[in-house]
Amino acid sequence: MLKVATYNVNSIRKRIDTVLEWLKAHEPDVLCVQETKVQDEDFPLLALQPSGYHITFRGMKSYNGVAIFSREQPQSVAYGLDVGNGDPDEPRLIRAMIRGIPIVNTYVPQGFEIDSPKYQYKLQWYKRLRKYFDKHLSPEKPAIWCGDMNVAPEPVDVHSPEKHLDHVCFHEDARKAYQEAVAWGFVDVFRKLHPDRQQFTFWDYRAPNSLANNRGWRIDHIMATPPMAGKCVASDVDIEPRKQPNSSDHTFLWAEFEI
DNA sequence: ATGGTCGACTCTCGA
Repeated sequence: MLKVATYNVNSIRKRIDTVLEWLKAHEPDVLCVQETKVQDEDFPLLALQPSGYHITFRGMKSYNGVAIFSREQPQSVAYGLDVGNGDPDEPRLIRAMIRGIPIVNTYVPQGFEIDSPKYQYKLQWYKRLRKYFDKHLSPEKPAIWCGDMNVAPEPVDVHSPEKHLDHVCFHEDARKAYQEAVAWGFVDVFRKLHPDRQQFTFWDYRAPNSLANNRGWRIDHIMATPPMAGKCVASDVDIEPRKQPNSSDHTFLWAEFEI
C-alpha cells in the first residue's frame, strides 16, 4: 500500500504541531506540503525530526516553498519547473522518486486577478508543466502529481460558482489550462472515487465563517497516471485540522494505492 | 458588503 497526502501548510514554522500530529495519526508514506514560506537555511528540520520522516524541501523568503515528507529516503530528487533558467519561483515544484514512483509536488501560481500579468503567468505555468511531464514522466507508467493547483475544476468544486466566473481559480481559462495539463495523462483520484460528492479542501480565512457555512473550494488535488489511478482504493479529505485554532486555510487530502 | 484574516516581515504584499 502507498498512502500519499497533500497539504497547503501556510507556513511550516507555524504548523509544526499540526503536521507532526497528522503524520502520527494517519501514517502516510508521503506527504506533499506547499507554502512553507521559509528559506532553506531556516527550515525547521530539528522540530520536525520526531516525525521520523525524511524531508526534502526548497523554499524562499516569505512566499511559496514546497516540501516532501517520506517514510523512505527518496531515490532521487529534482527541484523546480525549468532547472537552470533562473526561474524566480523555483520553490513551487519538487519531484521525488519514492519506491520507484515519481511524485511531483506543485504549488501552482494563484494568479491574483484575471486582467493581471500574474494570471497570464499562471496560465503559462500550466503549459510549462505539461512540457515538464513530457520530459520527465510517462502516462503509461505509474506517477503521481499532487499539490495546491489553485483551480476548482468543475462548478461542484466551488461554492456559488456563478459568483466566481471571473475568479482566477475558476475562470474558464484557468480551468482550461488545468485541464490541458491533466489531459497529458492524469486522473483526479478523489473525483474518480467520489464522482458526485461536493468536498472542499480550502476555506478562505477572509470569508466570515467560511468553514461553518462550508463556503469553500476544492483546489488541492491528487492526480495519478492511469496504471496508478487504477490501483487507488481510497481517497478523502480530513477537515478536522481546519477546525483547529491556528489552522491553515487549507486541509489535508490523501489517497491510498494498492501496490 | 468590493470587505474580511492570516503569515512573513517592515510595512506592505500575497493568498
